[in-house]
Amino acid sequence: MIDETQTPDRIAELLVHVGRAARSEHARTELTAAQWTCLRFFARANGSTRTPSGFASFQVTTRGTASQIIKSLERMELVTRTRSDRDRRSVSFDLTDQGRAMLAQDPLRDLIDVIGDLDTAERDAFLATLSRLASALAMRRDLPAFGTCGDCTHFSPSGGMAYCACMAEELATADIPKLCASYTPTLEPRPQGDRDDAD
Amino acid sequence: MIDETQTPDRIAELLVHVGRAARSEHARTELTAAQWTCLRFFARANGSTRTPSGFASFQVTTRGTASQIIKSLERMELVTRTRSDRDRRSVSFDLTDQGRAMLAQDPLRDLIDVIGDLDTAERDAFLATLSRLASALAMRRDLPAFGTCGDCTHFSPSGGMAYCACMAEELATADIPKLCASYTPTLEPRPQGDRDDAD
DNA sequence: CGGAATTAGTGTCGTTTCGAAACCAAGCGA
DNA sequence: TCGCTTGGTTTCGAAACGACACTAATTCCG
Repeated sequence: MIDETQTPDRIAELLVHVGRAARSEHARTELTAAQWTCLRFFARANGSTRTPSGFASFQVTTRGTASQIIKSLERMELVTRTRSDRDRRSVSFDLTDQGRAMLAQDPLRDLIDVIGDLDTAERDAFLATLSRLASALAMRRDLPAFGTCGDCTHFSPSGGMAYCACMAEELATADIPKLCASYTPTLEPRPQGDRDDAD
Repeated sequence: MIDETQTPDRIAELLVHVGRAARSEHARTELTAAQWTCLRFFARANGSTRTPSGFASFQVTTRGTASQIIKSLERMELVTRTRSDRDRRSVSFDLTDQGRAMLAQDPLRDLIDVIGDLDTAERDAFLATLSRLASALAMRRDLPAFGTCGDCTHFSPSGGMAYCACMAEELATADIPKLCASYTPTLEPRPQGDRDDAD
Protein backbone atom coordinates (compact mmCIF):
# COMPACT_ATOMS: atom_id res chain seq x y z
CA MET A 1 0.00 0.00 0.00
CA ILE A 2 0.86 3.61 -0.21
CA ASP A 3 2.42 5.75 2.43
CA GLU A 4 -0.48 6.95 4.51
CA THR A 5 0.80 10.41 5.03
CA GLN A 6 0.51 11.34 1.42
CA THR A 7 -3.12 10.41 1.10
CA PRO A 8 -4.39 13.84 2.13
CA ASP A 9 -2.32 15.32 -0.67
CA ARG A 10 -3.89 13.05 -3.19
CA ILE A 11 -7.37 13.72 -1.92
CA ALA A 12 -6.89 17.46 -1.99
CA GLU A 13 -5.53 17.33 -5.47
CA LEU A 14 -8.24 15.08 -6.71
CA LEU A 15 -10.84 17.33 -5.18
CA VAL A 16 -9.46 20.35 -6.94
CA HIS A 17 -9.11 18.39 -10.14
CA VAL A 18 -12.70 17.22 -10.12
CA GLY A 19 -13.82 20.73 -9.34
CA ARG A 20 -11.99 22.09 -12.30
CA ALA A 21 -12.93 19.28 -14.65
CA ALA A 22 -16.57 19.67 -13.77
CA ARG A 23 -16.56 23.27 -14.87
CA SER A 24 -14.64 22.89 -18.07
CA GLU A 25 -17.14 24.13 -20.58
CA HIS A 26 -15.11 24.52 -23.69
CA ALA A 27 -17.03 26.47 -26.19
CA ARG A 28 -19.90 24.08 -26.18
CA THR A 29 -21.69 26.32 -23.73
CA GLU A 30 -22.23 30.00 -24.20
CA LEU A 31 -21.45 31.22 -20.70
CA THR A 32 -18.10 31.66 -19.00
CA ALA A 33 -17.22 29.84 -15.83
CA ALA A 34 -17.84 32.94 -13.76
CA GLN A 35 -21.22 33.51 -15.36
CA TRP A 36 -22.30 29.95 -14.68
CA THR A 37 -21.26 30.27 -11.07
CA CYS A 38 -23.21 33.46 -10.76
CA LEU A 39 -26.33 32.04 -12.31
CA ARG A 40 -26.13 29.02 -10.07
CA PHE A 41 -25.58 31.21 -7.05
CA PHE A 42 -28.64 33.33 -7.74
CA ALA A 43 -30.63 30.17 -8.15
CA ARG A 44 -29.65 28.86 -4.76
CA ALA A 45 -29.11 31.80 -2.45
CA ASN A 46 -31.81 33.32 -0.29
CA GLY A 47 -33.37 36.70 -0.95
CA SER A 48 -31.06 38.83 1.11
CA THR A 49 -27.99 37.13 -0.32
CA ARG A 50 -28.74 37.34 -4.03
CA THR A 51 -26.96 40.67 -4.34
CA PRO A 52 -23.76 41.86 -6.00
CA SER A 53 -21.98 41.94 -2.67
CA GLY A 54 -23.25 38.48 -1.81
CA PHE A 55 -21.96 37.05 -5.00
CA ALA A 56 -18.68 38.90 -4.68
CA SER A 57 -17.92 37.35 -1.34
CA PHE A 58 -19.09 33.94 -2.47
CA GLN A 59 -16.88 34.00 -5.51
CA VAL A 60 -14.08 35.65 -3.51
CA THR A 61 -13.67 38.55 -5.89
CA THR A 62 -14.23 42.29 -5.83
CA ARG A 63 -17.63 43.89 -6.01
CA GLY A 64 -16.61 45.62 -9.20
CA THR A 65 -15.94 42.36 -10.96
CA ALA A 66 -19.11 40.83 -9.57
CA SER A 67 -21.05 43.78 -10.85
CA GLN A 68 -19.71 43.25 -14.37
CA ILE A 69 -20.55 39.58 -14.40
CA ILE A 70 -24.08 40.30 -13.25
CA LYS A 71 -24.47 43.02 -15.81
CA SER A 72 -23.63 40.58 -18.57
CA LEU A 73 -26.23 38.15 -17.26
CA GLU A 74 -28.75 40.92 -17.19
CA ARG A 75 -27.97 41.85 -20.76
CA MET A 76 -28.68 38.27 -21.77
CA GLU A 77 -31.95 38.50 -19.88
CA LEU A 78 -31.13 35.56 -17.67
CA VAL A 79 -31.73 37.51 -14.46
CA THR A 80 -33.84 40.47 -13.44
CA ARG A 81 -33.01 43.22 -11.03
CA THR A 82 -35.19 44.29 -8.13
CA ARG A 83 -34.40 47.25 -5.94
CA SER A 84 -34.93 46.61 -2.26
CA ASP A 85 -37.60 48.56 -0.38
CA ARG A 86 -35.78 48.26 2.88
CA ASP A 87 -32.57 49.71 1.66
CA ARG A 88 -32.79 51.73 -1.51
CA ARG A 89 -29.14 51.19 -2.30
CA SER A 90 -29.46 47.48 -2.46
CA VAL A 91 -30.64 45.32 -5.35
CA SER A 92 -31.36 41.65 -5.61
CA PHE A 93 -31.64 39.35 -8.57
CA ASP A 94 -33.91 36.57 -9.70
CA LEU A 95 -33.64 34.13 -12.54
CA THR A 96 -35.92 34.64 -15.48
CA ASP A 97 -37.50 31.71 -17.25
CA GLN A 98 -34.68 31.93 -19.73
CA GLY A 99 -32.26 31.83 -16.85
CA ARG A 100 -33.83 28.69 -15.51
CA ALA A 101 -33.77 27.16 -18.96
CA MET A 102 -30.12 28.00 -19.25
CA LEU A 103 -29.43 26.45 -15.89
CA ALA A 104 -30.76 23.17 -17.23
CA GLN A 105 -27.74 23.11 -19.51
CA ASP A 106 -25.33 23.82 -16.74
CA PRO A 107 -22.00 22.15 -17.51
CA LEU A 108 -22.08 21.05 -13.90
CA ARG A 109 -24.92 18.78 -14.97
CA ASP A 110 -22.53 15.94 -15.67
CA LEU A 111 -21.12 16.03 -12.19
CA ILE A 112 -24.57 16.31 -10.69
CA ASP A 113 -25.73 13.26 -12.60
CA VAL A 114 -22.72 11.29 -11.60
CA ILE A 115 -23.37 12.17 -7.99
CA GLY A 116 -26.97 11.20 -8.44
CA ASP A 117 -25.83 7.71 -9.36
CA LEU A 118 -24.30 7.15 -5.95
CA ASP A 119 -26.43 5.27 -3.52
CA THR A 120 -28.02 7.32 -0.80
CA ALA A 121 -25.84 6.25 2.07
CA GLU A 122 -22.66 6.96 0.22
CA ARG A 123 -23.95 10.29 -0.94
CA ASP A 124 -24.90 11.33 2.56
CA ALA A 125 -21.56 10.35 3.95
CA PHE A 126 -19.85 12.23 1.19
CA LEU A 127 -21.89 15.34 1.78
CA ALA A 128 -21.23 15.21 5.50
CA THR A 129 -17.49 15.01 5.01
CA LEU A 130 -17.49 17.61 2.32
CA SER A 131 -19.36 20.17 4.33
CA ARG A 132 -17.14 19.57 7.29
CA LEU A 133 -14.18 20.27 5.04
CA ALA A 134 -15.85 23.35 3.66
CA SER A 135 -16.39 25.01 6.98
CA ALA A 136 -13.05 23.98 8.41
CA LEU A 137 -11.37 25.45 5.37
CA ALA A 138 -13.40 28.63 5.48
CA MET A 139 -12.43 29.06 9.10
CA ARG A 140 -8.73 28.65 8.39
CA ARG A 141 -8.75 31.11 5.57
CA ASP A 142 -11.24 33.22 7.22
CA LEU A 143 -13.55 33.33 4.36
CA PRO A 144 -17.28 33.75 4.78
CA ALA A 145 -18.80 30.33 5.19
CA PHE A 146 -21.98 30.20 3.12
CA GLY A 147 -24.20 27.49 4.42
CA THR A 148 -27.91 26.98 4.45
CA CYS A 149 -30.13 28.67 6.98
CA GLY A 150 -31.19 25.31 8.38
CA ASP A 151 -27.68 24.69 9.70
CA CYS A 152 -27.11 28.15 11.06
CA THR A 153 -26.79 29.30 14.65
CA HIS A 154 -29.03 32.25 13.90
CA PHE A 155 -31.78 29.88 13.02
CA SER A 156 -34.44 28.72 15.43
CA PRO A 157 -37.65 26.98 14.53
CA SER A 158 -40.08 29.01 16.61
CA GLY A 159 -43.40 27.32 16.75
CA GLY A 160 -44.51 26.54 13.25
CA MET A 161 -42.37 29.24 11.71
CA ALA A 162 -38.64 29.64 11.45
CA TYR A 163 -36.89 32.64 12.86
CA CYS A 164 -33.57 34.07 11.77
CA ALA A 165 -31.93 36.02 14.57
CA CYS A 166 -29.50 37.58 12.22
CA MET A 167 -32.02 39.26 10.00
CA ALA A 168 -34.46 39.54 12.86
CA GLU A 169 -37.34 38.19 10.88
CA GLU A 170 -39.25 35.11 9.97
CA LEU A 171 -37.94 33.03 7.14
CA ALA A 172 -40.03 31.85 4.27
CA THR A 173 -39.87 28.08 4.30
CA ALA A 174 -38.52 28.24 0.78
CA ASP A 175 -35.48 30.07 2.09
CA ILE A 176 -34.49 27.56 4.72
CA PRO A 177 -32.55 25.28 2.42
CA LYS A 178 -30.93 28.19 0.64
CA LEU A 179 -27.51 29.67 0.91
CA CYS A 180 -27.07 32.60 3.22
CA ALA A 181 -24.16 35.00 3.41
CA SER A 182 -24.43 35.50 7.14
CA TYR A 183 -24.35 31.80 7.81
CA THR A 184 -22.51 30.86 10.96
CA PRO A 185 -21.83 27.18 11.41
CA THR A 186 -23.25 25.59 14.53
CA LEU A 187 -19.82 24.49 15.57
CA GLU A 188 -18.31 21.42 14.01
CA PRO A 189 -20.49 18.36 14.16
CA ARG A 190 -18.06 15.70 15.27
CA PRO A 191 -17.39 12.72 13.00
CA GLN A 192 -17.74 9.72 15.29
CA GLY A 193 -21.27 8.62 15.92
CA ASP A 194 -23.82 9.76 13.42
CA ARG A 195 -24.42 13.33 13.01
CA ASP A 196 -28.03 14.02 13.57
CA ASP A 197 -28.53 15.07 10.01
CA ALA A 198 -30.77 17.99 10.66
CA ASP A 199 -31.82 18.24 7.06
CA MET B 1 -36.43 18.39 5.26
CA ILE B 2 -35.36 18.93 1.75
CA ASP B 3 -36.46 17.38 -1.44
CA GLU B 4 -33.98 14.58 -1.96
CA THR B 5 -33.53 15.20 -5.62
CA GLN B 6 -31.78 18.46 -5.07
CA THR B 7 -29.07 17.05 -2.87
CA PRO B 8 -26.79 16.17 -5.79
CA ASP B 9 -26.96 19.80 -6.86
CA ARG B 10 -25.82 20.95 -3.48
CA ILE B 11 -23.03 18.44 -3.35
CA ALA B 12 -21.79 19.33 -6.79
CA GLU B 13 -21.82 22.99 -5.97
CA LEU B 14 -20.13 22.52 -2.67
CA LEU B 15 -17.47 20.43 -4.32
CA VAL B 16 -16.74 23.11 -6.85
CA HIS B 17 -16.83 25.75 -4.18
CA VAL B 18 -14.34 23.98 -1.98
CA GLY B 19 -12.15 23.39 -4.99
CA ARG B 20 -12.13 27.05 -5.79
CA ALA B 21 -11.74 28.23 -2.23
CA ALA B 22 -8.82 25.90 -1.70
CA ARG B 23 -6.93 27.50 -4.54
CA SER B 24 -7.67 31.10 -3.78
CA GLU B 25 -4.20 32.53 -3.40
CA HIS B 26 -4.91 36.21 -3.34
CA ALA B 27 -1.69 38.08 -3.27
CA ARG B 28 -0.33 36.31 -0.28
CA THR B 29 1.35 33.80 -2.55
CA GLU B 30 3.47 34.68 -5.52
CA LEU B 31 2.23 32.11 -8.01
CA THR B 32 -0.98 32.04 -9.99
CA ALA B 33 -3.46 29.21 -9.65
CA ALA B 34 -2.30 27.70 -12.92
CA GLN B 35 1.33 27.89 -11.88
CA TRP B 36 0.60 26.15 -8.60
CA THR B 37 -1.28 23.43 -10.37
CA CYS B 38 1.60 22.94 -12.74
CA LEU B 39 4.18 22.78 -10.02
CA ARG B 40 2.11 20.30 -8.10
CA PHE B 41 1.59 18.25 -11.22
CA PHE B 42 5.28 18.02 -11.96
CA ALA B 43 5.86 16.99 -8.40
CA ARG B 44 3.42 14.13 -8.62
CA ALA B 45 3.42 12.82 -12.17
CA ASN B 46 5.71 10.08 -13.42
CA GLY B 47 8.63 10.67 -15.76
CA SER B 48 6.85 10.17 -19.03
CA THR B 49 3.98 12.38 -17.97
CA ARG B 50 5.85 15.43 -16.72
CA THR B 51 5.74 17.04 -20.15
CA PRO B 52 3.97 20.04 -21.64
CA SER B 53 1.42 17.81 -23.32
CA GLY B 54 0.88 15.87 -20.14
CA PHE B 55 0.18 19.00 -18.20
CA ALA B 56 -2.00 20.39 -20.97
CA SER B 57 -4.33 17.45 -20.90
CA PHE B 58 -4.33 17.33 -17.11
CA GLN B 59 -5.28 20.98 -16.84
CA VAL B 60 -7.65 20.65 -19.80
CA THR B 61 -6.08 23.47 -21.74
CA THR B 62 -4.09 23.84 -24.95
CA ARG B 63 -0.47 22.89 -25.33
CA GLY B 64 0.33 26.49 -26.14
CA THR B 65 -1.00 27.73 -22.86
CA ALA B 66 0.69 24.93 -20.98
CA SER B 67 3.95 25.87 -22.61
CA GLN B 68 3.63 29.44 -21.37
CA ILE B 69 2.91 28.42 -17.82
CA ILE B 70 5.88 26.10 -17.80
CA LYS B 71 8.11 28.73 -19.28
CA SER B 72 7.24 31.06 -16.45
CA LEU B 73 8.11 28.42 -13.87
CA GLU B 74 11.36 27.83 -15.65
CA ARG B 75 12.15 31.51 -15.55
CA MET B 76 11.64 31.45 -11.81
CA GLU B 77 13.96 28.47 -11.64
CA LEU B 78 11.40 26.31 -9.97
CA VAL B 79 11.70 23.55 -12.58
CA THR B 80 14.41 22.32 -14.93
CA ARG B 81 14.05 21.01 -18.43
CA THR B 82 15.47 17.74 -19.67
CA ARG B 83 15.32 16.68 -23.27
CA SER B 84 14.42 13.04 -23.71
CA ASP B 85 16.97 10.67 -25.23
CA ARG B 86 14.34 8.38 -26.59
CA ASP B 87 12.47 11.02 -28.49
CA ARG B 88 14.42 14.18 -29.19
CA ARG B 89 11.27 16.23 -29.54
CA SER B 90 10.11 15.55 -26.08
CA VAL B 91 11.11 17.28 -22.88
CA SER B 92 10.32 16.56 -19.29
CA PHE B 93 10.56 18.66 -16.17
CA ASP B 94 11.74 18.22 -12.63
CA LEU B 95 11.40 20.41 -9.62
CA THR B 96 14.47 22.20 -8.41
CA ASP B 97 15.20 22.59 -4.73
CA GLN B 98 13.63 25.99 -4.96
CA GLY B 99 10.61 24.37 -6.56
CA ARG B 100 10.28 21.94 -3.71
CA ALA B 101 10.67 24.75 -1.22
CA MET B 102 7.96 26.68 -2.98
CA LEU B 103 5.69 23.67 -2.89
CA ALA B 104 5.91 23.66 0.87
CA GLN B 105 3.96 26.92 0.77
CA ASP B 106 1.32 25.56 -1.51
CA PRO B 107 -1.96 27.31 -0.79
CA LEU B 108 -3.52 23.87 -1.01
CA ARG B 109 -1.77 23.19 2.26
CA ASP B 110 -4.78 24.38 4.22
CA LEU B 111 -7.08 21.92 2.52
CA ILE B 112 -4.55 19.14 2.92
CA ASP B 113 -4.28 19.82 6.63
CA VAL B 114 -8.00 19.91 7.05
CA ILE B 115 -8.27 16.58 5.27
CA GLY B 116 -5.51 15.24 7.46
CA ASP B 117 -7.68 15.96 10.48
CA LEU B 118 -10.34 13.52 9.36
CA ASP B 119 -10.18 10.12 10.90
CA THR B 120 -8.86 7.36 8.69
CA ALA B 121 -12.11 5.60 7.97
CA GLU B 122 -13.85 8.75 6.93
CA ARG B 123 -10.94 9.79 4.81
CA ASP B 124 -10.83 6.45 3.02
CA ALA B 125 -14.53 6.51 2.33
CA PHE B 126 -14.24 10.03 1.03
CA LEU B 127 -11.36 9.15 -1.24
CA ALA B 128 -13.20 6.13 -2.58
CA THR B 129 -16.26 8.15 -3.48
CA LEU B 130 -14.24 10.97 -4.87
CA SER B 131 -12.20 8.81 -7.18
CA ARG B 132 -15.29 7.04 -8.37
CA LEU B 133 -16.74 10.44 -9.21
CA ALA B 134 -13.54 11.47 -10.92
CA SER B 135 -13.45 8.58 -13.31
CA ALA B 136 -17.17 8.58 -13.98
CA LEU B 137 -16.94 12.24 -14.82
CA ALA B 138 -13.88 11.79 -17.00
CA MET B 139 -15.69 9.09 -18.89
CA ARG B 140 -18.74 11.23 -19.53
CA ARG B 141 -16.74 14.15 -20.76
CA ASP B 142 -14.25 11.97 -22.33
CA LEU B 143 -11.36 13.52 -20.69
CA PRO B 144 -8.16 11.60 -20.00
CA ALA B 145 -8.38 9.93 -16.64
CA PHE B 146 -5.05 10.43 -14.81
CA GLY B 147 -4.63 7.82 -12.17
CA THR B 148 -1.67 6.20 -10.56
CA CYS B 149 0.19 3.37 -12.21
CA GLY B 150 -0.67 1.04 -9.36
CA ASP B 151 -4.34 1.15 -10.33
CA CYS B 152 -3.83 0.83 -14.05
CA THR B 153 -4.68 -2.03 -16.38
CA HIS B 154 -1.31 -1.65 -18.05
CA PHE B 155 0.35 -2.45 -14.81
CA SER B 156 1.46 -5.89 -13.75
CA PRO B 157 3.81 -6.72 -10.93
CA SER B 158 6.14 -9.15 -12.69
CA GLY B 159 8.30 -10.92 -10.20
CA GLY B 160 10.00 -8.38 -8.01
CA MET B 161 9.67 -5.62 -10.57
CA ALA B 162 6.67 -3.81 -11.95
CA TYR B 163 5.94 -3.79 -15.63
CA CYS B 164 3.97 -1.21 -17.55
CA ALA B 165 2.51 -2.69 -20.73
CA CYS B 166 1.75 0.70 -22.10
CA MET B 167 5.28 2.00 -22.07
CA ALA B 168 6.67 -1.49 -22.52
CA GLU B 169 9.17 -1.13 -19.77
CA GLU B 170 9.85 -1.67 -16.13
CA LEU B 171 8.70 0.98 -13.74
CA ALA B 172 10.87 2.46 -11.11
CA THR B 173 9.18 1.76 -7.80
CA ALA B 174 9.13 5.48 -7.18
CA ASP B 175 6.84 5.88 -10.18
CA ILE B 176 4.19 3.43 -9.10
CA PRO B 177 2.23 5.84 -6.89
CA LYS B 178 2.59 8.65 -9.40
CA LEU B 179 0.17 10.08 -11.88
CA CYS B 180 0.27 8.73 -15.38
CA ALA B 181 -1.29 10.21 -18.49
CA SER B 182 -1.96 6.86 -20.10
CA TYR B 183 -3.75 5.58 -17.08
CA THR B 184 -6.64 3.30 -17.86
CA PRO B 185 -8.85 2.46 -14.91
CA THR B 186 -9.07 -1.21 -14.06
CA LEU B 187 -12.75 -0.74 -13.79
CA GLU B 188 -13.86 0.71 -10.54
CA PRO B 189 -12.37 -0.77 -7.42
CA ARG B 190 -15.52 -1.02 -5.31
CA PRO B 191 -15.08 -0.50 -1.59
CA GLN B 192 -17.54 -3.17 -0.55
CA GLY B 193 -20.76 -4.59 -1.96
CA ASP B 194 -20.63 -3.46 -5.53
CA ARG B 195 -23.40 -2.02 -7.49
CA ASP B 196 -23.45 -3.20 -11.03
CA ASP B 197 -25.25 -0.42 -12.78
CA ALA B 198 -22.42 2.02 -12.55
CA ASP B 199 -21.82 2.73 -16.19
C1' DC C 1 -30.87 68.06 13.12
C1' DG C 2 -26.64 67.65 10.47
C1' DG C 3 -22.25 66.29 8.95
C1' DA C 4 -18.74 62.49 9.02
C1' DA C 5 -18.13 57.69 8.29
C1' DT C 6 -19.88 53.47 6.24
C1' DT C 7 -21.89 50.54 2.97
C1' DA C 8 -24.10 49.12 -1.69
C1' DG C 9 -23.35 49.41 -6.24
C1' DT C 10 -21.21 50.96 -10.78
C1' DG C 11 -17.76 52.46 -14.36
C1' DT C 12 -12.95 52.72 -16.18
C1' DC C 13 -8.28 51.38 -16.98
C1' DG C 14 -4.37 48.52 -17.34
C1' DT C 15 -2.51 44.05 -16.50
C1' DT C 16 -2.66 39.23 -17.08
C1' DT C 17 -4.30 35.07 -18.83
C1' DC C 18 -5.75 32.12 -22.06
C1' DG C 19 -7.26 29.93 -26.47
C1' DA C 20 -6.75 29.74 -31.49
C1' DA C 21 -3.91 29.23 -35.10
C1' DA C 22 0.38 29.20 -37.45
C1' DC C 23 4.73 27.30 -37.19
C1' DC C 24 9.13 24.29 -36.48
C1' DA C 25 11.33 19.95 -35.76
C1' DA C 26 11.68 15.05 -34.79
C1' DG C 27 9.83 10.54 -35.49
C1' DC C 28 7.21 7.16 -38.21
C1' DG C 29 5.56 4.41 -42.04
C1' DA C 30 5.49 2.78 -46.62
C1' DT D 1 12.87 9.35 -49.61
C1' DC D 2 8.33 11.65 -49.19
C1' DG D 3 4.23 12.48 -46.71
C1' DC D 4 1.84 12.22 -42.15
C1' DT D 5 1.66 12.52 -37.40
C1' DT D 6 3.07 14.22 -33.01
C1' DG D 7 5.65 17.19 -29.36
C1' DG D 8 6.60 21.76 -28.51
C1' DT D 9 6.79 26.88 -29.17
C1' DT D 10 5.39 31.46 -30.62
C1' DT D 11 2.28 35.22 -31.77
C1' DC D 12 -1.92 37.65 -31.51
C1' DG D 13 -6.31 39.10 -30.01
C1' DA D 14 -10.06 38.76 -26.78
C1' DA D 15 -11.65 38.60 -22.39
C1' DA D 16 -11.42 38.38 -17.29
C1' DC D 17 -10.01 40.39 -13.37
C1' DG D 18 -8.27 43.63 -9.71
C1' DA D 19 -7.35 48.29 -8.37
C1' DC D 20 -9.28 52.55 -7.99
C1' DA D 21 -12.28 56.30 -8.29
C1' DC D 22 -17.00 57.74 -8.00
C1' DT D 23 -22.24 58.20 -6.67
C1' DA D 24 -25.90 57.47 -3.62
C1' DA D 25 -28.36 55.71 0.44
C1' DT D 26 -27.78 54.76 5.33
C1' DT D 27 -26.09 55.00 9.96
C1' DC D 28 -23.74 56.95 13.71
C1' DC D 29 -22.85 60.08 16.85
C1' DG D 30 -22.42 64.94 18.81
